[in-house]
Amino acid sequence: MPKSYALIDCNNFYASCERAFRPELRKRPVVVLSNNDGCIIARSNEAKDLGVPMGKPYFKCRNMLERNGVAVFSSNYALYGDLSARVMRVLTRFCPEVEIYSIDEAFCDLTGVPGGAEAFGRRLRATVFRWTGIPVSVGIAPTKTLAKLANRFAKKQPRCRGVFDLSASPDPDRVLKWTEVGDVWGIGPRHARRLRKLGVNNALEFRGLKRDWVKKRMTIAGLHTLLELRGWPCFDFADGPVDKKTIVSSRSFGHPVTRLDHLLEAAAQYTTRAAEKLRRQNAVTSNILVFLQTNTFKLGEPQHSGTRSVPLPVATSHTPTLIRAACAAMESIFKDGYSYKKCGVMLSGLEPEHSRWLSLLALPPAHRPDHKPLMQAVDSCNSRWGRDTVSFAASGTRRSWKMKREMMSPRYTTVWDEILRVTVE
DNA sequence: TCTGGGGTCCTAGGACCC
DNA sequence: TCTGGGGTCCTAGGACCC
Repeated sequence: MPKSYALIDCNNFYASCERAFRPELRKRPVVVLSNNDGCIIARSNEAKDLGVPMGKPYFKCRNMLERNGVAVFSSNYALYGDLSARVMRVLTRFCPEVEIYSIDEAFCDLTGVPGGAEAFGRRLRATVFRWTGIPVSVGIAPTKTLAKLANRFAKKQPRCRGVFDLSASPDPDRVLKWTEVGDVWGIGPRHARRLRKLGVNNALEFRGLKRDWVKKRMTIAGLHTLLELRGWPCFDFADGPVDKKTIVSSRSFGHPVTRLDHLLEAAAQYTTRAAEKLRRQNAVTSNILVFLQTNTFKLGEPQHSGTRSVPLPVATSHTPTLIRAACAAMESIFKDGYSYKKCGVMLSGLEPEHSRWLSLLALPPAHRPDHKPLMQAVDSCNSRWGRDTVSFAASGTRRSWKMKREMMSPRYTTVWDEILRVTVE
């Protein structure tokens, strides 16, 4: 029996999260900004209709947004992460198998659900909205790529009312023809441009290309996309979260940073964050890389960027050890006299904690201090009483370099002091 | 004044080994 | 004068995703 995949995708997710607790914004255009209030990364439909482009720097369209009465928010990941978890809980409650694909998307296996996939999808959509306040779209098809495509159709075609089952469609080719080639999952802007030059403008035309031709020009990844469009599944269902292979923590600064001591604080802070993520997946790292760069948009200013990768003699998740390595690396790439915009750390060579390689040169495990109880204590304090309840002195206390978030909404669902107040008169 | 952050996979080419 | 061949590992860069 052919599989039936559903892609459930939250509509304009961050904008919808901001609306969930502010019903008066329901008809107003809403946009959400990236970290540091830099670019526009989410738009409600009304904002899209105004022509507000995705990824546009905020300072370039600020006036236009004000003129049109657009509600603007800094990103509030505490809120989005929590609402995402609520949506995913509804899905896992009703679907036999769920693969969480991103903060706002999940694939569900609807093969053989009672009453048919489309009716099931409609009930799911209504329930998610009733229980979380987040509107979703549902696309159903025999492969993931086609489910993505069906989802897009469901979202854009009002007559679908949020749900579209491609496998039940009388004319699926028409839907493929309607889908521009660059909107196919797996075909990015680069390949789309090349394809259009060759007269391949939509998913139907792409599907008709020869396998060898596609493989030669778009590698095995392009071939998978082609086959999926023909209804042959190439992307399997992932069961359970997959461990990360690299962990990155980086940020742009709220203001240009010129001093080494501030960069060292930032490096220590990002290392702390990365190490927390590392321990959360019960892993250790054997390599830490530190980078910093000036503002590349400022063409007139002197530019410098540096990276330094530090192999660790023994793989670890001990924050102080990692901070020491990161700060030494930062000192070695810092050059005086520049205005820095951003820095970050990347952990790579990740291994499960219990099967790590040991170094011949390091102390044998029995003679090494056991850092684990300390890090566990730090993690549990921070998880119980909030991030940075216990922090490392190396990351500073004033943090003058930290990012800008001037229009952040309350963290309604994760901080008691910021819970929604309702007054009944 | 102000331009995000965090990932994955694939391939080509060089280093190195026998 | 003649200058192999095959394999593995690593890295950088490109392309894609959200």
